[in-house]
Amino acid sequence: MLRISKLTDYGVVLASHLATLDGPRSVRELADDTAVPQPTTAKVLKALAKGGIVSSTRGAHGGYALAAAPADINIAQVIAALEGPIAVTECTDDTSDDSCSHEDHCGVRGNWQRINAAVHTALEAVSLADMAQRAEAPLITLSLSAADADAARLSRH
Amino acid sequence: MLRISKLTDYGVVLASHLATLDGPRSVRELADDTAVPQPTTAKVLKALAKGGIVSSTRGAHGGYALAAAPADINIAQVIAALEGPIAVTECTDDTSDDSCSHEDHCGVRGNWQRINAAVHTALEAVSLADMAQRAEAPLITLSLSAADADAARLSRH
DNA sequence: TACATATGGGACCGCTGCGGTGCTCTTTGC
DNA sequence: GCAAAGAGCACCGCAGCGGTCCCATATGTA
Repeated sequence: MLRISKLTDYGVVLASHLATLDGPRSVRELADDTAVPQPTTAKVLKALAKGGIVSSTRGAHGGYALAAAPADINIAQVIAALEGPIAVTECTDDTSDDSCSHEDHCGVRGNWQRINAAVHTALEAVSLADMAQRAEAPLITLSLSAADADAARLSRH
Repeated sequence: MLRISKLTDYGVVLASHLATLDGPRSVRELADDTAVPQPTTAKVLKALAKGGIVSSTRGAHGGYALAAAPADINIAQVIAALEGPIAVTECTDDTSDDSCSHEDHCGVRGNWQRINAAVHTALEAVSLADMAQRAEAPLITLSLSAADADAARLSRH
């Protein structure tokens, strides 16, 4: 599956929706617009505010707005704000202590880190501005480095 | 997090280890070699066998071996065998019914599918042969398609 | 044939974290 | 002072993860 959580998905939807607006909007408005349940919307936006993705205004006529231009916020940042640092496996998570008991036998750790970096780069490459529009052209294309590309291609056919 | 499960991680480690061997090995041997608990090793290998990643031999002197050459099996296949089809979000999962209640308001679905495809491609590009060796050179590099690359770069700086 | 050695296929269980809800406190505009 | 809004926290049901165990079945060997 390699799935992000539903809350994170909501976060991306909400942030993308905010990218299409100019001023701050209340939780009620945003929940109505995106069809995300109101309490859940509030929870997600709180997390996004804590992560610096959106800025909040308290009090009457308050609400949430993007903390930066839509083009300056990418999907990796939104995911990080809601789920913590992106790490495909535990041993690619830099924030955890390095005590992987399998490290001696593992031998695949370095490769996981590279895969993780590739995924992270893919998510970094997509901004909220990209998500906000119903893009028709592919957002990302992958290319292998020369030597490995040949090896991979040959190995698969 | 965007994390794969521990069991899947074990599966990759076990499959990568099998890639360095020639003949079939028993669960006991593989568990000893990789420091993965024996019952868990058995569980993971059963799933891999079901998914066609490894072939099993029952009875005395039986065990598990890769079902194909290490270069012909990629990480995406291993993950799929253990976690089902790779889908970053629920609505990118082709196997589920299309009844996404937010589809009308969502507008980001197409973009998620592209991100999902990029991640999938990244995982497909790495074979067990790649994982088996402690590679020093980067396995994958990402490049954006021309137009979007410029847009993304400009948008971030 | 009997037995030891394997995997196959379940059932089972504790626990974490997800998804969701509700409450109270604080801030702010009118 | 009051109403509107977010901040912060606590809480809950539950699915799925990680891990273990048991029994059925297959197979080489004495």
